[in-house]
Parts: sequence; structure tokens; C-alpha cells
Amino acid sequence: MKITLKDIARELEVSISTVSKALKNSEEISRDTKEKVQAFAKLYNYKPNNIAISLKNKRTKNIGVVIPDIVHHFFTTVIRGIEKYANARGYNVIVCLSEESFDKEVINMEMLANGSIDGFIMSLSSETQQKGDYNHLKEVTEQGIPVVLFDRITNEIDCDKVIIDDELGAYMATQKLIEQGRKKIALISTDDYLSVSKARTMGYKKALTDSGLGVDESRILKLPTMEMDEMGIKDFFEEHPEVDAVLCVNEIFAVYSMRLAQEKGLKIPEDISFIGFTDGFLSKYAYPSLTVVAQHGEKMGEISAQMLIDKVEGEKGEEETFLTKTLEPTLVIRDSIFH
Amino acid sequence: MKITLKDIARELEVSISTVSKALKNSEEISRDTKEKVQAFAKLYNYKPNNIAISLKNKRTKNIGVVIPDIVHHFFTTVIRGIEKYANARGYNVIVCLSEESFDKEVINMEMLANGSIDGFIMSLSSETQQKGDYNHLKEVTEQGIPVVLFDRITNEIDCDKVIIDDELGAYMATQKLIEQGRKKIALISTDDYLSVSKARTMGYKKALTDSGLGVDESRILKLPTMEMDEMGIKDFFEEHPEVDAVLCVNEIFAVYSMRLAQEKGLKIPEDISFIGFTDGFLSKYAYPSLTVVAQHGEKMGEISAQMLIDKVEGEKGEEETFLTKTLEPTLVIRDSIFH
DNA sequence: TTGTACGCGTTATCAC
DNA sequence: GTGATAACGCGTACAA
Repeated sequence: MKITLKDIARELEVSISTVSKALKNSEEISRDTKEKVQAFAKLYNYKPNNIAISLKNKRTKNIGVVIPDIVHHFFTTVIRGIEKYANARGYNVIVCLSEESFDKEVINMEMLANGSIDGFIMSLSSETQQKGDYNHLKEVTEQGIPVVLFDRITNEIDCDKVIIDDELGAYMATQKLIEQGRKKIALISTDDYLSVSKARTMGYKKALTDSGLGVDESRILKLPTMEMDEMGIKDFFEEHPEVDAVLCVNEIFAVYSMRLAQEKGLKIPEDISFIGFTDGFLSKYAYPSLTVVAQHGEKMGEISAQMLIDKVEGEKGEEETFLTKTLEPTLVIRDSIFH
Repeated sequence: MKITLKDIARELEVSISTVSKALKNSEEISRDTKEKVQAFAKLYNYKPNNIAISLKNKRTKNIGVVIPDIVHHFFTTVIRGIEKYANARGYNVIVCLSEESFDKEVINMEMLANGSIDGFIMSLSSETQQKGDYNHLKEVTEQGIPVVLFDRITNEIDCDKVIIDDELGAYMATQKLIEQGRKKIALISTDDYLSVSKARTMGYKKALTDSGLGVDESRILKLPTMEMDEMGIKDFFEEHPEVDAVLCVNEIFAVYSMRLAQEKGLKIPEDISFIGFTDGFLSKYAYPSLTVVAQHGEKMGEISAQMLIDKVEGEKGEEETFLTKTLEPTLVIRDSIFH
């Protein structure tokens, strides 16, 4: 089924190394032998065994991607960016899901760290960020395996990082709402231990402070991470009928909130405006369509892959310098606000 | 950084094979030596190199997943199902995207078929189904690499397959609309060369015929695959103001169509009903929420992974028998139809 | 021009 | 109880 150099050598009654060289068109081998070998190899569809090459080169040409979730649009686009770029440079992508669990994150990394991959691209699970335990990352980097963190990062690990300026994104969005005359702007977020939620909350507060509106803490709703416990949103709106604009840290909260508002007879954006994060299908096809802070996931994936592969292929001699690349968020204006 | 058996052997001044056995708690080795070796291994965090083991065992414990697209919800859930199941059995998942391109599909498979994986799980790209060229699949199966096809399959390849009964799904959906008194039911589909679109179209027609309503071909709109060329939909509705219900082969077409209807002042479901395929975020959070034929992607992924791994780990001796597993679709009733 | 020998890291068999 | 050897598939420095 699977033909090897040895098979060819036996069949053609030459040595293995002759076959190897012939297939590489080496000058050392006679035209005659080369033709014979190459023809035979082609006929039997010989392809070198990747595993053997990996063992020899100590390079697998695989990169490990560990993310909390694959169903959400943002991570999906990041994977796409990684895959495209990595493939173009001859790398395969092994995807592991932590499902927001610390233990799974650890297990996945250990599974891959034993030679299966040349480096990691990852975004931390919420549980990991909550615990603040990054020993599994430390072990990996100490083994000399390059790591690139994106989106959900930590400062406790020295490695390359790619993020968008979440604080700026929230700031821009909030400012936009203020410009349009909104004065009672709510924030629907998740727990602060998520690095991104924290940054977004800061941007929101900063915009309110800078504009002189001031922060009303009661207008900030924090929901348990990604549990999509949307019940909380309904109660929140009951208690805050005065709210005239809402910033949400993801598109699901935003679209769900819009529906609640509409069911209460409110007009969007006349009575109340909405802005979310993540420029996915939901935002685009919601009714009304949702204005969002675009996170440029695909670009983020590409850059992460590039940083990782550059490091993997770089000279080991170079002294280690770690970069944090920050992408600019973009406001995508749609019908959930005035324009 | 990365410690090997050889390193331990050198350091402890024993042979490599002694170390290997000691770490496996072999009875042949003295308690003394075992303790020494195990302590040392633990201290330096020894882990066997997966690549070397793969080379020896001719088993990589990796499975290759080749899909047309990762952004769409259905494929995303399938991956999740595969990943969960595969991980539980100690396998990693290498994801490759064909982006609906025949060439990319071929390249990806060749890349993985040279020893990187133990088997494939895949769904065909639209271009592949259009061309009807399955030689890359034939080559792989002839090499003895197990393949499981899911969702977008072909009968030209002998391998395990997992699908949902698309015809039945469309039939159930159409029948539901008929039961509710709808008489002018449109279908928005993609080109027939996609196996799933074809099956769904058949189910739609069958339901109309069985009920005596009859098929009006002009009420069937076929859009170029996945191009999301939604312009076509607008024109279609202009030309068919009589339509009182619409079945769409995906949730994007359905949600987009609902918006067009609403913009024309139609009430859903009073004036017009909608049913889509794929039970994703869009359907759930659309306004009104969309009734869909659920495809059970996660289950499909699990089953695919199970079939593949069973085959991979099965005795080579067994005579080959290939199964096609058909899952039952489910109608998820939401506000876009009466209930 | 061709072939031998070694190494990548591991395991299994066989010899001491 | 321990160790030497071969093998997985490949590439390459060196020898013939």
C-alpha cells in the first residue's frame, strides 16, 4: 500500500541511499539510475513519510491551536486566518478545544507538547484566567516551545501576543453613542477576570468620564462567562427603563437585548441604540442589523501564525524578544444606531 | 530542554533499554533501579516523544478533518463533536479547510496522507461535487487509509458515511407548512450538484406532490453555492408576491428572506412563514426566531469519529464492510411559523 | 557513480 | 536484572 525507499531499493536492486539521492535529482547519480528510480517512484506513487522526516528534522510542521470554543464566530475566523497562513507555509493546524475548562486546556497542551507540534497559538480559557494559574504555559515555554497568545492573554507569560485594543474599541463605541445624544448608556459584560471584558469595561467607563457623563455602576451588568444566561438581561432591563443605549461585549447579548427591547415596543434606534462586539453573521442578519466593534479575527489569526512560524523557523541563537501586536478595532455602522 | 531516554541513561549510567523498562515498571528491573530512574524522569519531566512512537507503531493518533468551510455553524458543530470524541480516545484533530475548492481539497489530502494521520473525516467541497472527480479519495482509500464522509458525500467512493436524511427533513418541513394551510410554498436552494441541496429539493417536491398541491418549478430559486448572492432573493420575491411560505436550505437565506418580507410590511408568520436548515445562533436569535430542520452536527461529528477510529483500530484482517449511517432530522419549531 | 553507516527516540527481542 | 541489537523511514557524511 504505502511504498518506502527500502521497497524501491529492493525492487531495483540498488541501495536505499541511491534511491534517496536519485529522487532528489542529486548530481552524484547517473542519469540512467535516476530515470529508472524516478519512473518507478512515480509509478508506485512514492511519497516520503512525514513522520520519519519529522523525527529526523525535529520539526513536525504542525502547529497546535488551543481555544476555548469553536462555535463562536470570532474564534472561527481566527482559525481560518491561522489555517490559511499556516498552510501557505506548509504547516498543518491541530485544533484542540478547552471548552473554557482549565483542566482540558492543560491536558490538551500536554498531549501536544510531546513532540506533536512545533509551537502553540492559543487563547486562554475563562477558567484559566479566573484561576490565574499559568504553570502549564510556563512549562511549555521553558521547554523552548514557542507560544503566541491571542485575544485572551496574560502578562504573566513571556511570549508573543496579538490582541485588539479592546479598551479603545469600547471607548469608540461608547463615544459614538454619546455623540448621538445618548446619556444613559448601559454595559452588558461578563466577569472581569476575562482580560477582554475588563479592558472593554475600562474603555466604556473612560468614555463616560471623558465626556462628563460619569459612570453609574448600576448600569453595568456582569453575567457569568459565556453561559448565555440571558435571563439576567431581562431583569436588568426591567430595573433600568431609563436606559437609552446599550453596549454589549458580544453579539449574542446585543441581539438578544434588541429583541427584548422590541418586544417591549421600543423602536431601534429611535428609542434605544445598540452596539455589540464581534462582526459575525448575527450582527449582519439581525433585524435591525447590529452596529459592532469588529475584531478582525482572520487578520489576528494570520498575524499569530506568522509570528509563531517566524519564531519556529528563526535561528535559535537569536536572543529572545517578545512582541505584543495590537490591532485597531473598527466600528461597523449598521441600523441599530443612527447614521 | 527536551529530555530523552538516552539522556537519562547517560546521566544514571545505565542502558537505554533499562531506562525504558524501568519507566514501564517492568518486572525485570530491580526495585532500586526503577525508583532511581522514575525519580529522575519525574524530576526532569520526561515524556516520551510522540513522533518516535508514531514511527515505531505506524500510528499517529491524529485524524485529518477536511471540510469546505469553518465559519458556518453546521461544520463548526461537527468539528466540536469530532474533537470531543477523538480526544476522549486519545486522538488529535488536524483541521484543513478546502474553502469549497477542489484543488485545495486535493492538496490538503496529499499533505496529510503521507503519514501525518491515521484516517480522514471529510465533507466534500462544492467544486468537487460539481466536477464529480473523486480520484484523490480513491487514491487515499486504495492506500488503505480509512475515510469517513459526512453530509456532503458521494456514492462513487466505498467508505463509511454519515448523513442526515435531508430528503426527509425537507419533506417534514414542507408538510408542516402545508398542514398550516400554506399553498404557495417557495424553495430557496443552491445548485443541485451539492448532494444535500438535491436531496432537500426532492423532499420538498415529494411533499407537495403527496399533498396534491403539485410542484411549480418557477417557485424554486437556485442560487450559486454559498456565494450568499442574496440579490437574487430580492428579485425572486418581487416576481412571486403570491408566496405564503418559504423553505430555505440554510439559515442565512432564511433570515435574510425574513428581513425582506418584513421590510415589505409582511407579518411573520401571519402573512408568510419561514423554515430553514441548520439550528444555529442565527435561527435562535433572529426576530422572529426561525423554525429550522436541525442537522445534529455534533452528533454527526461524534459518530463519524467513532466510525473512523473503530476502523483505524480494527483488525486489518476483517473483510471490509462499509456502513452508511443516516441520522433523523428534527424540526425545531420557533416563531417563524404558527404553533 | 554507488553503497555503508549513523542518527533521530522509542520499543521489543534476545543475549548475558 | 541488565544491556546490546534491530527496527520504524529518511537523509547525509563518508567510504569505496
